[in-house]
Amino acid sequence: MPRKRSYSRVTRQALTMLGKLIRIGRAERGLTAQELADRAGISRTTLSSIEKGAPGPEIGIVFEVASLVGLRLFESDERMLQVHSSRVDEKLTLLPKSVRHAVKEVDDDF
Amino acid sequence: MPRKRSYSRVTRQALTMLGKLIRIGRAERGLTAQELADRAGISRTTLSSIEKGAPGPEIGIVFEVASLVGLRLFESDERMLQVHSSRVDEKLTLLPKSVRHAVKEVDDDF
DNA sequence: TACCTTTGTTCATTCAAATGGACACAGCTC
DNA sequence: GAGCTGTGTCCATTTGAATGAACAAAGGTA
Repeated sequence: MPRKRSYSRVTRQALTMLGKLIRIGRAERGLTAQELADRAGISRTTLSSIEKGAPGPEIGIVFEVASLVGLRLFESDERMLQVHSSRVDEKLTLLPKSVRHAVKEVDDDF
Repeated sequence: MPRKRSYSRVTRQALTMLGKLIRIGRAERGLTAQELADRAGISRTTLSSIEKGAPGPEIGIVFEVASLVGLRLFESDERMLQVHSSRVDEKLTLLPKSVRHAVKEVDDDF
């Protein structure tokens, strides 16, 4: 099956935003594209598409680049955890192990 | 050239964290892995590795899934902009168009 | 000004991400 | 308990991301 993808506006915005923040971070640190690419172990071409906000690059690479220029993402909590107001692992273990759906209507007989 | 990659601890942590948040978000919305995968237009296998925090998946897909379960990433600013305390595009245009390095020492002759 | 570094972009090749089918098993539901 | 549903994982195949070289153009520097 063909593999054409579509992305929501929110996603595209987030990608563009992240790309710009990386670009700014790189400039603030006085790094050329080549230098940052080398440090991240990727090619300048890939870094370019990351800064452009392309959806294709691997998330690991993007996060690596982001951290290299000093961006804080989900750094083991802080912001994200405050937002979700509880510890993640705790929440995870309390969760049912699988999502089960009602077989029919639960009780809709009047 | 071979393409083996290494990721910093921060990156791996961020990936794991994001994966867990997605998993929690999915559970809270009562979605099965298959359902969420369908909505995102990806396979259940890929969703699985995303929730595991694998570095390989495309960032566009991960962000799409994240937004589908209600996670806020860089939603055109809010947190991130507060953190960086200024508007991004403004900062971008003020930046020098290219990073130039000093040819030698600027003035180191004593 | 001329020079040279940085960047944006294209392109063919390489290689791993994404797929989908399969299977075992955990864990709800009755 | 039996039965079914959701999940984790494997694997062969497909397809697109990552690469690196190349070139033009923009933009600092002398």
